[in-house]
Amino acid sequence: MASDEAEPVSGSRYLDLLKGRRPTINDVARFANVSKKTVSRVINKSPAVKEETRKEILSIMNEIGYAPDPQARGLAFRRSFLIGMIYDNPNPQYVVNMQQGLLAGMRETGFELVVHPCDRSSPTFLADIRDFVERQKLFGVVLTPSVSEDERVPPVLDASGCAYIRIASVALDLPERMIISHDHIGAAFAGRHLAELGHHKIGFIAGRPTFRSSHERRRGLEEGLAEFGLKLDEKYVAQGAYTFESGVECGMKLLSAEDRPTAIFAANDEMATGVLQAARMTGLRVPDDVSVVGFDNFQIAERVWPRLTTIHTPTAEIGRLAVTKLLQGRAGQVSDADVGDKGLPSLVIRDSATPPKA
Amino acid sequence: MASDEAEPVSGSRYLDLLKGRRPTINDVARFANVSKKTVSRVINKSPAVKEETRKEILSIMNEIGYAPDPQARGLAFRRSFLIGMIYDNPNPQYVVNMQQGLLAGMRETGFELVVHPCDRSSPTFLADIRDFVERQKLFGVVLTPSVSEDERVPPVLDASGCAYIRIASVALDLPERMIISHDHIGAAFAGRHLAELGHHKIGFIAGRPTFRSSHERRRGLEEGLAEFGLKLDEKYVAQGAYTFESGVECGMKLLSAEDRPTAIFAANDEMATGVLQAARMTGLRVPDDVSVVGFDNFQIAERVWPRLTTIHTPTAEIGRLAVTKLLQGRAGQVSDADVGDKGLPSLVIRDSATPPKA
DNA sequence: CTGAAAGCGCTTACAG
DNA sequence: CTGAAAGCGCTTACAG
Repeated sequence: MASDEAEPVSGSRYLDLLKGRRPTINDVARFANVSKKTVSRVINKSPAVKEETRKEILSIMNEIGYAPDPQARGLAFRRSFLIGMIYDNPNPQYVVNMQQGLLAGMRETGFELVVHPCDRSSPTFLADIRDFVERQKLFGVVLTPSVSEDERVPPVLDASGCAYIRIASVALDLPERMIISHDHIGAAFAGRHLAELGHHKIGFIAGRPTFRSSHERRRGLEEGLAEFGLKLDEKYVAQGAYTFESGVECGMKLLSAEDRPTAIFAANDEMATGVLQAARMTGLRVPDDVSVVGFDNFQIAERVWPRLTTIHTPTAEIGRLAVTKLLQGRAGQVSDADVGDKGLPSLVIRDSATPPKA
Repeated sequence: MASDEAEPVSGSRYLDLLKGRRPTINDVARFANVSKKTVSRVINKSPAVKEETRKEILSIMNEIGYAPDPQARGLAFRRSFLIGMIYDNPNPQYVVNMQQGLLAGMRETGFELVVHPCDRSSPTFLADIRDFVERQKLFGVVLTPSVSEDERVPPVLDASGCAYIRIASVALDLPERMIISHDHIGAAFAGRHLAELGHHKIGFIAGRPTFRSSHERRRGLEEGLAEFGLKLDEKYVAQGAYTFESGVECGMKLLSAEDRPTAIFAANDEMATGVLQAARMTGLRVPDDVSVVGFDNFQIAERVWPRLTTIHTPTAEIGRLAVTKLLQGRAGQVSDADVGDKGLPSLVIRDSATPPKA
């Protein structure tokens, strides 16, 4: 697709023939002395065009600043050049990072990003998605957690002929339809780090149980601890909901118990921030009295005091990979997108976790 | 526009004639025994249709679940049903709140939101915008600060026949092309509040000077103080850049000076959070030794310690008004959108500002 | 390797 | 108040 449309060359021999109109495929065909079907072949990178003809047409397109009309193309193709992002994650930082990654992945492709927040608990949830993708004849959608984990969604998309990629912490679908964020690998870093610092009494605050990531992060923590012969004790586990408020609440519960943990791994930064708050309310100092580790490495982790040690997840990179995979197989697209090293979580050490004081 | 497309009625006499295809305008015309032009008139809410005919057509549309194809309509109209959000504001919370407001404003309108972050300092900034709106034949765009303040942008949009609304803290354009957030009104609350608490030595940390809001917020502060016979002293003013880091830096500068202010109004929450940090670094307690007031009332204001007293700006509501105004005059749209009470800033009192200790 | 015809699902003149 | 024709800017069969 000719998405790198240049400025029309001023003083072009063709430009005045256009009289200020945007050039169409007909103009290109006329100037190149070919049929518009041949121009169409060049647009769609068909190999069945003589190299010489192709170059001539490309040169004219460039000279007059031609770019195919996505609406007309979409109408003929019965599919638009729009990609939807369907999400229900309430964290602004996640949403923005993801959007940024998706946009990075579709740069120079001629596709545009249409955002579609939704509410999984709404009675019209599925109908809304169907209407959205069918009405716009979306080329494809990217699903982020927790919509991505809803098994009712893929059949609806398939029925509408809409391609999709699911972003999730664990494999839920065919490899070509998944980008896996491998949260357990990140959480294992947290477990190892706390064990290495010398903690034995380690608490965990889970996220909303309807999010797979919550379970993956717990699993990762347990894996990390196991490497040091440690086990997660159920009495140090609290059920949160990924919100700041739930972090405060669970933090209060764990920290005001008779036998309290010397370190807490919260399943995200929001809840870890809540633990910081709970520590203040119970008169405990972080990290001196209790260490805290979060997950996400969103901006808040650097804004709070003490700054949070946390697990970085490359949200934008994962988004970029998702779009790349979605567009895979289309002309000009690289064909093998998967989470390489850049797509994996990593440990970010700041000030909220230190060895336990005696 | 029939955007409230219902489920097709199962068991409809027409549904099997469709054989699973999505219904088109031709199907509706055939079933209603009228020309497709008449159906088109109903879609476009033309008054020149006999009421009886109109009802019959509407009923059939509803029965078979017809919704006009925006791509086909767009091709014929030479304009899409897409609305762009063009922004360069790096704050995720602002971006997400704004998107949410825009989406709220376009619900049930059949329009979709296409997001387009950009970089004002890029050499291709204007060309990118032109390509974006022309290629997609956008119906219109909403510009947020600071893109909205760039006078080079509107001519480009006008030349492309793309409607626009500029969101800014002050009038920069015709009323029908502006939504004003009235930041100075909010900042005046901050000034009054600090004066009422008894502060005399009040500091101000400005935002990036290329943002009008920074000047408006200063102006508002000065207005508020003036009501109490107070003047902003230049030695208590620091030039920030709306970032956390600049807040730390300016906070350090103001707080470590010989004669330091007893209260600081930072032009946004990010910088106010930085001041909290600076206070810790200089061994001062907030609010006991220094009061801090922010601006925005983003989530961070409730996450930090002490929780920030700040100015709430109804970003989503402003976005909703912007879209409403953009769509104004189109069939079925309310015709008078402007910032009413709900669109104005307000003071949110939390824990970071108290009377000065002797 | 290239093209003429028909069609995607709508709307705009133009008639009546 | 209603309709037949042409067109929006592309692509899909089908030929050659």
